[in-house]
Amino acid sequence: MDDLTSRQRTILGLVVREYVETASPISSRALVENYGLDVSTATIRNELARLEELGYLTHPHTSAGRIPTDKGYRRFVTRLLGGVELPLQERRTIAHQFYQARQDLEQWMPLAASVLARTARGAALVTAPQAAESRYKHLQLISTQGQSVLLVLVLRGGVVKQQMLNLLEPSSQEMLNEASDRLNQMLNGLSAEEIAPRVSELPDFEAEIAAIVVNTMSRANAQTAGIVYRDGLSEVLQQPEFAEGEHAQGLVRVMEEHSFLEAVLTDALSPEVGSVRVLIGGEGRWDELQACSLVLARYGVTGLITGALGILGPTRMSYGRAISTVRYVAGLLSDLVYDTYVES
Amino acid sequence: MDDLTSRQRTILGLVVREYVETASPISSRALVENYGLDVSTATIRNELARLEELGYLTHPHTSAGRIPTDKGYRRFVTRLLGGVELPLQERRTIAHQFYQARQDLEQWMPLAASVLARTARGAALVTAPQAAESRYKHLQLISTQGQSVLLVLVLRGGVVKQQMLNLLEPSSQEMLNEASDRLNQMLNGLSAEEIAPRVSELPDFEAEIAAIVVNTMSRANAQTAGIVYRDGLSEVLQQPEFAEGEHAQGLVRVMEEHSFLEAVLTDALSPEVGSVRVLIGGEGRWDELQACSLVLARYGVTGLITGALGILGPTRMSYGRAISTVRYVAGLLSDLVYDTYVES
DNA sequence: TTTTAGCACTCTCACTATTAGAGTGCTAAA
DNA sequence: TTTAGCACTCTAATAGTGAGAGTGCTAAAA
Repeated sequence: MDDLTSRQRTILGLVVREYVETASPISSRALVENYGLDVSTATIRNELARLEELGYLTHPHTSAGRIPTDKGYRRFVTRLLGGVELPLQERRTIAHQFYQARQDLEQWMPLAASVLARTARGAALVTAPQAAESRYKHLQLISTQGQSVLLVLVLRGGVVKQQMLNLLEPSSQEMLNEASDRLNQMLNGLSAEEIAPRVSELPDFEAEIAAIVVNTMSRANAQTAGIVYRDGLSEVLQQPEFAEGEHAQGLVRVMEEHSFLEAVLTDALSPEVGSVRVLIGGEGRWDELQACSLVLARYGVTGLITGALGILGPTRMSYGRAISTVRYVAGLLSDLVYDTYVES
Repeated sequence: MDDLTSRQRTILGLVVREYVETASPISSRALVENYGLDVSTATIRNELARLEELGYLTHPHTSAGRIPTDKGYRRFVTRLLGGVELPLQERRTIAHQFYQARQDLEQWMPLAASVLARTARGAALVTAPQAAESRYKHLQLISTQGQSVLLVLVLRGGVVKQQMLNLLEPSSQEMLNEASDRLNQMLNGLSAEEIAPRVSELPDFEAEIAAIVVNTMSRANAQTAGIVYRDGLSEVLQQPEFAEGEHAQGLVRVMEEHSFLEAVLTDALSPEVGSVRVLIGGEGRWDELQACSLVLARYGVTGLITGALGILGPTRMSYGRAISTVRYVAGLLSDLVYDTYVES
């Protein structure tokens, strides 16, 4: 495993850190001067050449300093992952914000996105939590006009679905209430699969509704998964690597294109809540992410209800910050989700 | 009003159209050749000079062709606004998509954004419809664990609000059902203002809930208004005017920053559903929109429930397309909203 | 064997000319 | 009022130059 001397490791670390901060190639002189190393620049140059041979660093051109390669970042991140934590002060601020929003479900996702973006200084992505299995909780039918009816379906865990119906014949609000009362009694706690076989046993009108309920419940997961909360895109675009429109466009497309995001999330992120995953430079598989890195985590309760969140930034991002922020926010969201959804 | 000769008007129109298409300054020769005018380039040059004097056109530099000024676009748009309509074929396609999604409330907004972006070839913005006045329809209390309770509040018009509660003491699902039944009977159809004075008359537990209902209802509007659906940003960034990161960043910030968007929408758009508003180059008031134009409309039912939608693009955008698309989609959404919300 | 000083070499970046071409504005004639 | 003709201006592309930064290598020192 350890093909590097301790000094080489130090130097690699310094190059990454310095490059992340300054965004311009690092010379041997800069390293010696800024970090008070007690060797000469020539020695550093030899080590840099060695690190380049091993694939951890590159040259933009002959007479420029070194910049890390994806492999260099990867090594840096692997060494770092365990340790870092956000400063207490920032953790407090974040925890406080979540505490204030704890009762307002609809604010969780945008808040998480905003906190991630600001703290990790990247573009934040957060998907709504998605239940592994939907169970019926409550139904409400609201007559609109004529044959149109609004169906509001509450699932266990508090997910709410709305759907319009066009009934075959008009019906009063009283009739609707009676029907929903009966259905609520009969279907409470059941899953879509359990409801399906009973549909045929129900009287006409209620069967019609129940069929729609089954349909809606089956689609519930796919739909919730599609919603992605975003924040901080414009800040990331200020980074020098996106000064030319071309790269910027790639980044924006990644943030905007649902299908792509979902592919990355499902592919790169295991269904277990816990560890933070880092995807550097598209990792060969995602061309659109060439100059970008993603720091991802899953939050929620494994096997019951989970969502994903992450930070998108240039490869030259502050991985320490990003990783610790993602881990911390994922933890907070997991707590909220646990308190709200589990056993409800 | 008409300080322009008919030929000058024609030429102004041609310059705008040609510039919108080619994105590069238009020379007198290009006009004569592409549109088969039977005058010489010298004559055109004289007319162009006159149009420039009047403020409708400019010069990027001495030996370049003409490009329209904001005033030029403004005149072009004013002349055009009444007439244009989307080709039947496109109207059909769009209508079909909305027809298929008519029953799925949650899809309306993203669909509208997607259709707008694709058809008008700009960045689309759509806000959810917002009721002028919230009226109580139905309440559901769902016990989670311990003192935590999930409150689901359905308002007239089908708006659904979720909220977590921490009760002073634990209570069973049966107790919650009884309380919500009583509240549902008592509060049906009332507004926040009407409920507020009655809160003190209620028994302890129900008063606690009712107070929260009043609170939630009062905040309902502000919250719904904050949600903005977006689409098509990455396509717009491909336009040559955003090749340099700087302008691109401005555009992204406009799309991302809630507060700014809301300011523009409320300021530029009257509360009446109907006409399409065009904001060219920020119109002096919005520096961030310098190189951009906005085509906006309000949809829904005036005075009852409305939302806003629009297209954001470079000043050099196809106003005809944008205006007709915005008008058409606003119409479709208004119909959907009318059918669903009114008299419910 | 490792470190270091010294130096040649390479490549970028910022400046400066230079030139071809596009397009205008103006003048004077039709 | 229109038009031909032409001088004039400005851009964009290309090439050349020199300073500066930073490296790689060699040979001596530790």
